[in-house]
Amino acid sequence: MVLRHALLGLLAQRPASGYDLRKQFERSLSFVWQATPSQLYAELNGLADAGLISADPPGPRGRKLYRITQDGREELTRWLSETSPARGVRDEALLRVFFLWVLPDGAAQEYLRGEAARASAYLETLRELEASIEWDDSGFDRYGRIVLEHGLRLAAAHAEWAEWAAAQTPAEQI
Amino acid sequence: MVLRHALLGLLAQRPASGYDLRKQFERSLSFVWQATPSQLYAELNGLADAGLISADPPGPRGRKLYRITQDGREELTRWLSETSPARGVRDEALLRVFFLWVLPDGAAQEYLRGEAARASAYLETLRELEASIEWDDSGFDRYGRIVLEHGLRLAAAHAEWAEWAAAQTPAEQI
DNA sequence: ATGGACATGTAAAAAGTTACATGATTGA
DNA sequence: TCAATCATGTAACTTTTTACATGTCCAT
Repeated sequence: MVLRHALLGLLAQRPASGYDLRKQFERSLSFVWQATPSQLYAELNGLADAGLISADPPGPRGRKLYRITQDGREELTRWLSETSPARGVRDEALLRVFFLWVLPDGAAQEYLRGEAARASAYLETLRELEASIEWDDSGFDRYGRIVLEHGLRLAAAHAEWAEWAAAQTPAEQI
Repeated sequence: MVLRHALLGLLAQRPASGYDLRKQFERSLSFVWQATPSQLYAELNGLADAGLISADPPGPRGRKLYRITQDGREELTRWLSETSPARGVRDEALLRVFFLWVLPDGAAQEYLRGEAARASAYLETLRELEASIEWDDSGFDRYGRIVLEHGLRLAAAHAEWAEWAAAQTPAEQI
């Protein structure tokens, strides 16, 4: 039900086609929530069946413009204000750290340095993203910026942790 | 295939029953990877079928002690050294931030202050956990401590971000 | 005319969740 | 003796992933 409400949230700003939503998703929500195109199109049909969005008659290339309905807006608000977010963590990269002692000397350090490099590169990506967006004062942009700030802070903390962690591990024996 | 390798990693330390593994999981791995008991027991049977672990004949209360096999050790090492962790993010609490503009004044701030409080409480939980564990110099404990340090640093960063974010949002109109 | 972006899906398999089912042993 | 913990699962359902299928329109 999360993707469902995410799409509702995007459509609460303005009407859009599945394709539009897919692009918007990639540029924003996908940094905190992954979804595949097939999931997205399926969910749109589900949303329309439930009456939470309505579709204009198909235009060129079969494009369908979706609009949020009053029921949809109410459902979005209900979700935000009356339900709590699930808190399931699933971080495979971090899980692996528990098992790094299994590997020969040096490999753990290599893994952790790789994590640091990856986090630094991601941080750089986010900085470029921040600079490239023409932020406006819409609600979506104001809160999108807040989410981006989260990414910047957490990526920096993750990179620092990984450098620190690498320094705790044995170097390769020569 | 992640839970599979996680169980292999736990069994690489010492033999254990499904119940033992479940408890170990709760105390350590579950902070970065969730799994339900039914998943765990099913996976153990899969692992045994694949010859990666072997089960002793059932003891009292039907308890079965599992041991990692040579094939299992090789598979664990292969997984760690030859495959890359998946990087799919799914953070519902953060996703919701994108849509906070939908709510009336004050509600966004309330949500973000809740996030801050939750992160601080979690940080405290981790500190207590750190103090309560009798750390030894086993590989699992050495790297477990490194994972815990990640939790401490990231929870602190998350709490600080949430406080900052709350301060950016409009207060409730009276 | 044609390559790239536009545009929407289906089907099958894998993974994860939820609810339930069943019984044994131990310590107060 | 009886509550808590030990101990292992099954079944049904939902969600997610992966791979494929199909065709259109626009700019060069």
